[in-house]
Formats: sequence, structure tokens, C-alpha cells
Amino acid sequence: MTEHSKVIEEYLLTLYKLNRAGEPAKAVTLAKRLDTSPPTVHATILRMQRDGLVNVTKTKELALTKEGQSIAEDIAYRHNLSEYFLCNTLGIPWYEVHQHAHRLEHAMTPLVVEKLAEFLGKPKFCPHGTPMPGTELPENTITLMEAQPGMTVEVAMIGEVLEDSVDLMKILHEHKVMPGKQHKVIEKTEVMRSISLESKEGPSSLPFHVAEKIFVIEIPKDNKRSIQP
Amino acid sequence: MTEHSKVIEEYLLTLYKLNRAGEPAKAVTLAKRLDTSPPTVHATILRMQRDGLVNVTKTKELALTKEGQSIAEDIAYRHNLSEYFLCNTLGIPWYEVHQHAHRLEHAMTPLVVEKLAEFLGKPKFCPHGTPMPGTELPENTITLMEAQPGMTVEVAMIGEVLEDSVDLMKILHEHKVMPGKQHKVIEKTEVMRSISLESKEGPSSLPFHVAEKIFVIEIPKDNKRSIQP
DNA sequence: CATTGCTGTTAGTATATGCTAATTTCAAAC
DNA sequence: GTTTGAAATTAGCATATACTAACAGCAATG
Repeated sequence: MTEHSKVIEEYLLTLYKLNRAGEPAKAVTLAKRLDTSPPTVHATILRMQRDGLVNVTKTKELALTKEGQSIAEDIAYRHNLSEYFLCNTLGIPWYEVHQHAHRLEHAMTPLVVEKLAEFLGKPKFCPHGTPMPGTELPENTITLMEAQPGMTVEVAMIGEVLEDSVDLMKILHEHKVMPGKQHKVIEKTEVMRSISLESKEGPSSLPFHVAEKIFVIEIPKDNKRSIQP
Repeated sequence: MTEHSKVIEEYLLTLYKLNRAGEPAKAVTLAKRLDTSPPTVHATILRMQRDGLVNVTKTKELALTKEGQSIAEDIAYRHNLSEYFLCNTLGIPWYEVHQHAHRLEHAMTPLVVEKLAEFLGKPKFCPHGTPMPGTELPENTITLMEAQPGMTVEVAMIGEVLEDSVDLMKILHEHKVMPGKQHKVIEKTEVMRSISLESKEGPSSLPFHVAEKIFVIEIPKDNKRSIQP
């Protein structure tokens, strides 16, 4: 487990997140996510292959090697732990922590990670509800897109893709669309391509492409208890 | 105040520390401190001049510009704040924190710095006793080299140069030569080129070149109160 | 004053990371 | 099956950061 540059760590983390989101890990996707030109991505992937971090399949899919996977999980952990710290210890709003954690995740030594995890009480989820590597969302998690009108749902996780836009995150925050909060699904209108919700804090409306990236758990009507602590 | 690379930040911080230690800031010194070849240092300094971070005097002294100085102070602050956090919040031994802070100092956004400072209660000194930029050691601070046999002194600061050697730091720790601890100066032997001390925890002996980098305050015999909290 | 030696500088390379423009490849669509 | 368009790749270039080897400059020293 050699030391890798910030750039390589970013590539690894992005591939890891694509995998978890079930999206195909191709070079173009990386280029878009990382806002980098395709030739640059190409060159970087060559180096990563050379260094045994990824394999490229015949269909040009990028697959993390054992080593690549393990490093990626480590980075994801550092990222999520940082977010948890920034939010719960320093009091930085949950919808802003991503960008700051993005810097810290590459600067934490193993000892710092270990001590920080202990200090925080070994949290299992980041403030966006993303499970730390090794932890999974409950089996019955669905996307908000899959929720039916009439259902009451509790937000479990805000998909990591959404974290990149602070503006969007802030809107989610204002409408209390955040982990642990419950909302009732009012309707899904094809014309508007949006879903309307209703919560204690008031009504809100989310476009389909956002709803697809929000993960929720149905709360049976006779039991309104929160699931994720 | 543009964004600067880790490398440039390191150069700035090193120049800042040389200034504070009263050592001449020449290219060779940088090369030694940063463990980098002279040509590399040369090239980097050219870029730093180009970017308005340093000026080179006729005598080849490197002087930070206003901007360079202000960035350097910022980095020093992030470094010291990180050390304080790692030591006092996470419980990492004071003699080990330097290396870990060394990574973090380049990864903290202004908001994180601000919130962390608040969380820690705006400390004025790092665990080695180094004052944060804007703060100074007491006027009557002297180096351990300057202390005379018979004096009782309280350690105020372990010079930053010493922090680079964890082994040395560990030894200082074992002999309780650390900020806030009192020691009695027993003798200075030219032959051994070392100073012997005596504290509640027992005797110790420090070579001159180390004693030169340890800053202490004389404690009058009729008043054994600690000075720096 | 000439020599010695540290310091600074040039020359020549190497690698990682980035770009644009141009070209190739390949599968999907007509 | 040929066309077409996205994806991958190649070519050519730029910058920051590193190195070694060689050389220049200048002050201290004999």
C-alpha cells in the first residue's frame, strides 16, 4: 500500500463511488466527474494500471484491483469520518462539509484516522447518511423515485453525486430533506418531472433526477418510529 | 491570496520559521531543511519570485514579501492549531503530532480553521510551546544554553527544528523536558558539551546543540509558580 | 595574490499532471 | 452492410517538481 498522489486518490475514490452507485466505470465518466479532459484521464489510467490499481476490461470498463479497492475504501472512510467530524464536532452545516472533507481526506495519516474514529465514537454513517465502508444501508432502502404517493418515508441517504452542488444541498437543507427526517410523498407529476413532498416543516418539490439520488425507507403508517438513529 | 501548492506552502513556512529563529534565509538552508537539491530550490525560488512571494536581496538573502509573509503566518497557524488539536483532543502524544500536522496544515480551508480554533478555545501556543502567529514568548525567555547552573527553569518552547526528529522528541518526553515542566540546571560541561538537569522525575543530560534550541524561563527561587499555563 | 571551497546557477533529464487538436475504433442505428 | 457518433487514443505541448553533473562567482584563507 504505497503512497499515492491526491490525483490518484481522487480517481480511486471516484471509481469506488461509481461502483457503489451501480454506474458503469468508464473513462468518459471519470472525465466528467473529475472535470478533466479525456486524454488526461487516459494517461492517468495508464499509470494506475502500471501501478496495479485498476484493470481495464475488454469492454473498457475500469475495475479496481484488490489493492485499488482497499485504498479506495480507506479514502472513502477518511472522507466520511472527516465529514462527521466537521459536522458534529465543529458544527459546520451538513450541506457544506463535503468540500472541506474533500481536502482533509488526503491529509490524514493512519494514526489520525484511528484516533479521530475513536474520538467520534466510530460512527457508521456520514452526515449525508452514506454508510462507511463495511456498513450497508438497510435492505428495504429505496430511492425516492421508487416511493409511491401516500407513502411516508424517512430519508436515509443523500446520494454522493448531489453533494457536489452546495446550492442544491442548501435547498435540500431548507426543505429538511436530510437523513432522519420524514416526509410524506404527495404526488409524482410526469409533466413537471418532479415529486412533491409534505413534512412537518412544510411542502417541497424535487425534480426526478434529484429524487433518483435520494434514498429513503418506507415508514409503515402504524409505526412512525425513526429507523436510523 | 491565490491558492498555492503544498510545495510552495512548505517553502513559505520554512522561510517563516528561519526568520523567527533568526537564522539567515538562504537557498542552501532551504535545501537542507527541505531535503531538496539546490537546483530544485533555485527553480522553485524563481517561481516564487515570479509570483510575488519572496524577494532576493543582493546578498542572496530570501525575504518574504507582504503576501508571502501573510500566507506563511496562515500556514504556521494551521500547523500549530492542528498540533494542538491532535494532542489535546485526539490524545496523540505531543512529541508525535508534528508529522501528522504537517499533512493537515495544507488541507484546511479557512472555515475549518475558524471553526477548529473556536472549538479548541483559540489556543495561543502549540503543544511544543511555539506561539501562534501574533503571540510572543515572554520577554525573559532564554535558551537553555544561556541558563546558569543553579537556576531553576521552566521549559517554554521546544524549538521547531527539533520537532523533525521523533526520536529526539521522544527522549525529551521521557525526561519530561516539555513545556510547563521545571528543571534545575546542575552543570554545563564543556568536555561533554552537554548540560545536566535535575527534575522531580530525575536527572537528564542534553547536548549543547539541543539545549540551544530549548527555550526556558528562569523561576526565582522564592516563587515556584508556573508561568505558562 | 592565488587557492580553496561553499553557494549559486546552467544544462540536461525525468515524471506527473494538465491541455487541444486530430485520429482511430467500434457498436449502434439506419 | 454502411454510416454515424460517442469513446478512446495519439500527437504535440505546457508547467511544476524533482534529479545529477558541470560550471561560475566570490569570500575567506593560507
